[in-house]
Amino acid sequence: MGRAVTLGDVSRHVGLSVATVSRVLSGSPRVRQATRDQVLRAADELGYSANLSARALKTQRTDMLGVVFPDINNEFYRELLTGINDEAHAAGRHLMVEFGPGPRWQSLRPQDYLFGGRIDALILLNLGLPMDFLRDLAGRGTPLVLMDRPAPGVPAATVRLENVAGADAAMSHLLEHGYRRIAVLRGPGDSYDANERWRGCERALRRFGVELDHNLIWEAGFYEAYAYTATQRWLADHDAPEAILALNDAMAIGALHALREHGLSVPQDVALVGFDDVDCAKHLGLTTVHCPIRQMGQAAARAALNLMATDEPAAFYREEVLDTHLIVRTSCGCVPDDNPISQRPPINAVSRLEKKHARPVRPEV
Amino acid sequence: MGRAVTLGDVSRHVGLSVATVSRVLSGSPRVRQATRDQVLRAADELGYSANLSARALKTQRTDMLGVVFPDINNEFYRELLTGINDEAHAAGRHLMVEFGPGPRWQSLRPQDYLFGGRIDALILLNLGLPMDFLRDLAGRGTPLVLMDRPAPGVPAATVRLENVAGADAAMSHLLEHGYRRIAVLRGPGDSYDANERWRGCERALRRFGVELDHNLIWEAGFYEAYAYTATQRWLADHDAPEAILALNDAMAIGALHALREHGLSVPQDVALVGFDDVDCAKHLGLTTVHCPIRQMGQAAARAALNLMATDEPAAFYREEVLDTHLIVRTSCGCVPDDNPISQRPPINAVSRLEKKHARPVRPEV
DNA sequence: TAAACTGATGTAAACGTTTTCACTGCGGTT
DNA sequence: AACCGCAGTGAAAACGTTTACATCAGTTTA
Repeated sequence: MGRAVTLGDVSRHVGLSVATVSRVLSGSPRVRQATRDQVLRAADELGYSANLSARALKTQRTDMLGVVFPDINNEFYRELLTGINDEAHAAGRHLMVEFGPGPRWQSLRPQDYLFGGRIDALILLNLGLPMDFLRDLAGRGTPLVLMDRPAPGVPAATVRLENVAGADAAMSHLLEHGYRRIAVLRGPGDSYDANERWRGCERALRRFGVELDHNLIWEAGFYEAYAYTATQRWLADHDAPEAILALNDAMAIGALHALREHGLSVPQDVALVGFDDVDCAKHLGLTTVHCPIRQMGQAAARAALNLMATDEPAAFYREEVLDTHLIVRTSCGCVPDDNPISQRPPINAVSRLEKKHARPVRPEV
Repeated sequence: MGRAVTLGDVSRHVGLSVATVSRVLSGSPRVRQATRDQVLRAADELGYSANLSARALKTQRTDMLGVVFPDINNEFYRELLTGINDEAHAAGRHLMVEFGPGPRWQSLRPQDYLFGGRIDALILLNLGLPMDFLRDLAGRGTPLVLMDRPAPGVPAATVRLENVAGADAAMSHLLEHGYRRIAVLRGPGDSYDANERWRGCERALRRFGVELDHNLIWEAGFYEAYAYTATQRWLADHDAPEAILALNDAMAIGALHALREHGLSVPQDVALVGFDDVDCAKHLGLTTVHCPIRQMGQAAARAALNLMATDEPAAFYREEVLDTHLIVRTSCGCVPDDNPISQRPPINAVSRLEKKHARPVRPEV
């Protein structure tokens, strides 16, 4: 139950000054070998472990990277986090993560994002913060890395996805299938990502000479539930489109549920394509745009570490853009040859109508 | 770029002592209103934010909860984390999370789990740590909460799931379906969870008078890949069982993929039941045992906060067990009436044989 | 042999807080 | 008039480190 063992305890135990003990423990060369051994033995014996608050206070370094996310219940962010964590660990750094509740973060001042000085660098996920806010934040001496949204004029490194090309590829694929009445489930207009992805769609449509039907652009929050209602509402009094391009996978899943409830099959009745390639997409057979999310996290962490190590002003405006590409599975109507797992429907359950009142039976093997 | 604003800066700015400024900022009543206003204005103007390392050093409190996980790429743990986070936030605390790489943590000493004194309490997920290790850890003055595994004799609060009853329910359900040749995909023998869940299976089998076939007990790591190979290997030279009970959802998904590759449908050819009720289970229509994972996280955080506030020795041995229950979807062969979304297969893609060489066509709406 | 260097250690200041204690006026009791 | 209490404030110590500087013994060098 006692309080933690300090340097003082160790020094008293071996009859040396705290300075010497500190030197041993931080690997300074200016110590006799015998002394070193003696100190290490004592430290081990007493179960010493450095007080990192004290160290941080003195050295002004914490070996921590701060990460702020809107939400952890989102596979995209979690995968990103894994990437950041991997890279941070490899460099002997640890993470200080703060995930949502998003709105709360919006009401904070720049300095509140700095974890009270407990971090050496900050990685931010697009939280919809205004540019001058970011500029203020970036000017406070803690290196800043932004993900997903470029911030011109802000001295912060940026890492983001090639959203335009990805969306273009997805839309082009549907157009090559021959579909023309294609609904687009796009994210909110104030999201940079959402706008970029939509730009990709537009580009493909223009290239194919398809004129766009504004009724088929469904704007919704980037979450399953919103997409579900949006699709639901449309289907209530319109014919289903030939295809739906959802600009993230969560929305694709929402649309899928709505389609099912209207008795529509994917891809026979309506083709469906997503964006992100979250884990579940593989199991569902969802054709989607693969994003190297984990690598993006790693890149962000590397950028942060790099910023901590350099004074080079150019580094503070570096921008890294990661490639995306389409993964063809079954939901678009293709039956690809190169991905055996997704060639079949996930669970071939009997339909409700056929078996509603049937008793469970032992199936033949 | 400058260094952060300190109390000293603020005090100099207003011509008062740091003591007074500190008092204002920590809400002490012994300050004149005029002074208070003046200080707050100055602090705001200068963008002051307290150095938490210094505060922690002085007060010996950090308002941080430490959490150690084997792995973040696991929906079970992530959901748990969300619960912990919610509860911690509600109490004005923050989290310091360390996830994997598991094996690295195994090689650390007890004091290395304490985040260098940067946490006020520690929540541990079963990392396979030996009892005397836990006892040492618990004796170091930082309140300890263990999840998933009771640790008799260790002064730590425990929160875990009712695994036995859950597994019993799942197995019973399959037995009520009439299945008798039921394979069990169980977790590793050194996992407490795995053993508990297996005990539940045994109990149900015994109650139904079914004698167990040791060939049908497949032991594998709690991950998709292991379950996939285990199932794969069995199907290579045996008849498929009538049903598979996977003792976590990741394993169920692994088994599902293996079954598909052997051309077997779920549930027509083989029934499948999982355990955990991860998010994806809903989309897949997987019948599984629902675990209140988030609530478990909340309970753990509450236990930690409680331990920090009390000296009551009994609290340090408190054990909380959360209920589980079966969620019936389609994968077991039932077609439940109460869950419209899961009554249909996730994506009704055409089978490979039918359409392999077909050109994409515009489907009729 | 004195001066200069070297290697090992100790001393003490500093990092930014919080908090105990002491001090100063000042109004109200005896 | 001497006393007390009290509200408001400041001085200073402490938390556990790291590190520049001082010390000191034992070399080496001139």
